[in-house]
Amino acid sequence: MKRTTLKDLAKALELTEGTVSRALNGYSDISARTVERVANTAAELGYKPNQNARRLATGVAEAIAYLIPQNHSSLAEPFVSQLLQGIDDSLSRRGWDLLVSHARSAEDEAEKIHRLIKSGRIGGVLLSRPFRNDARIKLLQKARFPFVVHGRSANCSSYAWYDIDNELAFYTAVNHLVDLGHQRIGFVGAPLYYNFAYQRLQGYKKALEENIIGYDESIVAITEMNDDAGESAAANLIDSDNPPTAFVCTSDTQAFGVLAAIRARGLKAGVDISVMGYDGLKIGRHTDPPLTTMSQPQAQSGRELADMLLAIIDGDDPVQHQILKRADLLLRKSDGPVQASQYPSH
Amino acid sequence: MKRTTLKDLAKALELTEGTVSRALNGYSDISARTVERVANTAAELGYKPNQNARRLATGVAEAIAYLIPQNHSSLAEPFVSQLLQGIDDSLSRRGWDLLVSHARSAEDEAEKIHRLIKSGRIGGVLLSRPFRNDARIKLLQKARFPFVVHGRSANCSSYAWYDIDNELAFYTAVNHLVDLGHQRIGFVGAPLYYNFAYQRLQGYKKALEENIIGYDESIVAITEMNDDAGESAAANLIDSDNPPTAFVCTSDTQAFGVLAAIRARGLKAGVDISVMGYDGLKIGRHTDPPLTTMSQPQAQSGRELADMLLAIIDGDDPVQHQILKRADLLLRKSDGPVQASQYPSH
DNA sequence: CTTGAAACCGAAAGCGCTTTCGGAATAAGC
DNA sequence: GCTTATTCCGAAAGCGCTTTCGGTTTCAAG
Repeated sequence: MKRTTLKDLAKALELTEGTVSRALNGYSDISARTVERVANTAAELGYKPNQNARRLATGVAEAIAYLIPQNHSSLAEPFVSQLLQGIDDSLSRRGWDLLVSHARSAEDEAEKIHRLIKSGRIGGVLLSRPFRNDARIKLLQKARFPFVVHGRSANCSSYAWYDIDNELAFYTAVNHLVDLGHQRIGFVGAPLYYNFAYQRLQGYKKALEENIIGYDESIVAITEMNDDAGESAAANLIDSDNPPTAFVCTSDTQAFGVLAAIRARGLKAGVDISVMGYDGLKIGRHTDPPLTTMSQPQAQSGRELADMLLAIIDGDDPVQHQILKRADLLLRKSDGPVQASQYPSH
Repeated sequence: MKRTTLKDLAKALELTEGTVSRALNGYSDISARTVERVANTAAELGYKPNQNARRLATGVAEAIAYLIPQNHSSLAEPFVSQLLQGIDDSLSRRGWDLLVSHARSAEDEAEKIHRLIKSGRIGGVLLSRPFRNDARIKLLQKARFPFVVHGRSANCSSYAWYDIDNELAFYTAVNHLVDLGHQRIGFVGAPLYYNFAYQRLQGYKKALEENIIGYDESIVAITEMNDDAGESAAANLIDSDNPPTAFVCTSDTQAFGVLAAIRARGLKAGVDISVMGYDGLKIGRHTDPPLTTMSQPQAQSGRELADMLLAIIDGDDPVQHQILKRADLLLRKSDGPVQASQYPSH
């Protein structure tokens, strides 16, 4: 049951370990015949190089880490699985490993990142859900360690990231509602230390401004990113004196909660109150009513993220790798024209 | 920017590398004073052991791999993220790494597993979604490599697994529907090479039998595990001459499709036709109507899986580690009593 | 004061692989 | 036939850590 080592291979071939190694790794100073012989008996003996030894010798980790976002959301992360598959696709093409890790607290996280990058296990890091002001990013930059961020922080000029144009997305969403006649649009947002939440709020404000609608803080609610939080936030607003006629939400899961609040009051989303989510979760097709939302291009992102990171590890300038995608309006049934009775009476 | 190595530490302390290493690793032949000195300057210099070197020297991988299930489902895997966090929790307590990997095809998968276990990178494997007859399990058993399965195959007596009692769950679900008066219950199931799908069908059959209801193959549909497949399967059955008055589905995502099919026909799930899902996805609270389902205890499973695997790597007999949990009936709104008009007329 | 056992640490080999360097063998050039 | 290039491979050092084996010291016991 002992695994076959390079020494075994060398002995079987009556060559020296160094030669076999070079043959296996495509050095040019080995004759074609020898290369083939080596390859054959390697396959025969089922030789697989010991990665720990190889990594120690070469000094390259051949692995990267993905830091799982904290799950604030009780509705798990619906696309982590797909993202990981995409990442792994790109990595395994080069024989690299994908490590995943998560932290329970901020301090824990710093410590984890330190260990990760100092221990030689990985050659780069994939970060997600960055804060506006993200200590992890600073840490990584200071250590001059290769990384790319899925999303971006407020000051994002000097590192690699892959993001959706959140501001544009919300600008689009709000304009869509305005086109439907809405003038009083509530905002159900994630905490603003998340940069994507901040950006989306900016897009919201910008659209209001351009449409000459005053910004009313009393109808913007900042909540956790889950359905329950969305529900109670919406409930409060709906029950207020001057309720919004529409809601934009920074996540589909929050929007699901908003829909629930509307249903609970015997109202109909898409008729009495419009609701727009964000994420484009496919599951939104099945809610009551189906959720209109902004869908982001998720499919490729894992692969692209990994490719970016790989390129940076290979020496590319991170700043060259900044990709901004745009979200698309995905119309379903939770949006609709404002009701006549809802027009401001003055 | 060079990382501090054991040699640096030794030099700074005027000790030899071996001594420092032993001090760090809690050997008893080092004086308490020395241990403390070492610990202090190690912290000072920010020393983190190079894992590749350590793993090479000790021969223990300090890492395990989780094989991501193929995503047949277009609705991603909603709980992979949480599962991974649970696994990582247990692993990181011991400083182990979590590697994730996935395969595109069956052959690819065998190859990947081979490389994984031969390359010394990992000490164990976590498998999920086993088939009734699963080549991966055989491969792992033959290689005498530590592993535990999330789920189990048909012949599961000789390895470690963690599963839900699928048969019982479906037995329970069907009995619930029978209690509501249903006699014609359709089955929307995943392909039967998945053992969980097979087991659930068994539970379905068993309940029918005990209630003296004939098994009618024409109302059992085997489909992919996604909403579209569930929808078209249900559509066919509903449009048939003798449609079921209720459906049990092997997954919530399929059930979402079934709900859609019902809505599309102007019928009301929970009134005209009952639907039961399986998984207990929280999102099911927001469908139209909210989905009655069987909820499995997901929270702890990642941690438990990892702990089992760790124990086995440490030498435990795998057969001692077989855990069977039970699913709970989660009543929401998609089930209801059979309609009078639906009673068989004969 | 000697002796034996503890307590503590240094020396050195080894984990399995990579890579540089130099040397032998072969081929080419005059 | 001798020199200069090429081609091909062996030798050996090294990656950073662990661990066994002895060898000093120290200290209590005789």
